[in-house]
Amino acid sequence: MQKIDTKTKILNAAEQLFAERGFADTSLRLITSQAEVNLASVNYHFGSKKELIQAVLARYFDVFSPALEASLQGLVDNKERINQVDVFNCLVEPLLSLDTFRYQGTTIFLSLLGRGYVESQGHLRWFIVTNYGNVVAIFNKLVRAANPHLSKEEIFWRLHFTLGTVVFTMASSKALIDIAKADFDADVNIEGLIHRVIPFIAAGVSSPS
Amino acid sequence: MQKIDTKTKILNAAEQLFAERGFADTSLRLITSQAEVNLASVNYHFGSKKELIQAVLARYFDVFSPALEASLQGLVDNKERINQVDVFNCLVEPLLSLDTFRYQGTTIFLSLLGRGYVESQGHLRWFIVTNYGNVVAIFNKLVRAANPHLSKEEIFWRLHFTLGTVVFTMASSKALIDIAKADFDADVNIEGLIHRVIPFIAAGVSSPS
DNA sequence: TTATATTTAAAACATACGTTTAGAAATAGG
DNA sequence: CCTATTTCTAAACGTATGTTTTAAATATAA
Repeated sequence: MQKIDTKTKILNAAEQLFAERGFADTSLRLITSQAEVNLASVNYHFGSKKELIQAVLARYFDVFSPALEASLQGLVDNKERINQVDVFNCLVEPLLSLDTFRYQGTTIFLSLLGRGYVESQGHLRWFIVTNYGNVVAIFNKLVRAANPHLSKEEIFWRLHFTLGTVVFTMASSKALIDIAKADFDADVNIEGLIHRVIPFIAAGVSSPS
Repeated sequence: MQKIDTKTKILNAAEQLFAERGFADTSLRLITSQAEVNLASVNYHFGSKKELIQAVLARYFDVFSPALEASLQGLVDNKERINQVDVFNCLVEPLLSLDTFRYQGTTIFLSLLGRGYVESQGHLRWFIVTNYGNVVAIFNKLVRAANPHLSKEEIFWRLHFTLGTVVFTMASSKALIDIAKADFDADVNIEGLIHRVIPFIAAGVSSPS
């Protein structure tokens, strides 16, 4: 049994609680008691709660971002004709691989993304674009290539519609999955949800204007 | 100049702040100072912060819900063949009329809806279904009629995807419209945005499974 | 081993929150 | 006009939060 250092223990507990309850509703005392570390260690290792949140997000983006970049590059190399579903499918493997990176990593990451977008009033958007802007740019370029019939402006709007779909769904995925289980006796997991949402957004993005 | 009573002053200030900053990040002190009323009056008139939130939501739903019901009923009466775009178009007029009901009412209502869904962990859903369940049921029935090729479960998910698209877009509409103005020199307003999003979500909902 | 730096620990700090209280002020009814 | 009810106000309460402090414990390195 290897020893986990305090910093990691805090990150592990924090990401779980942030994803479940949001950032504002998760106190440092809750995090540190769950992590079984001293309260003061958060400020010692991370400086503040805000920086802890960024560290939690960064740990995922540092894995997800290169994986997505590679996935998109693979599409560029192997296809000369790119369609919308292919582009969105590039997201699947990088997203699902987060589940091996950490237990329920996919759910946690997408929940954090959703919560961050609605709770942080634009701060997360800035954080992503400044730190991982190159992947965003590649993604944009591929969407444009897949939809030559659409104007730049139309694509701008539709990608934001898409972001809303994904982010909102994932932020409330736990609640939605519980409802689905109760109402339809259906066993849904994150992977199923991702494969369910891709046709939806692909149809939306590529619909005639 | 007519005198506005304290209860209404609180509701007006609260809905604005809740929509902009979320429920958790909006303190009663911020609300009452904005409304220029005493702090204690919130508890006096509404009992608690939780009940204030419900009152804010109820004030919108009490206007929106009958309007939507009438709009949907009009569709049932005048068409025997119902398609998805028609169903979503029923939302337009009731939503836009909120802007005359109150300044920026459409944006506020949709923001509250989005925030409530992610922040209240299912409480808002319960609130809507128990208080305005009949409209939800009619809407569901029409969507099913417009998409006989889709299962109940598939429709459940796609309607939640739709909710995410709309709610996220409208919650951040101010920022998005500013970006669009800068990048495309395009003049967009809420009405234009709604008409832009409907083809998107209609294509998503009615896409083959 | 000893000196130095890093990490942990308990406690307190300052602030902000939702709520309650007690009494003043305003309003309404007879 | 007087009383009774409603509404408003200032202050305080208890609790919870993020953060800082001080010192002890632990690890590191010479």
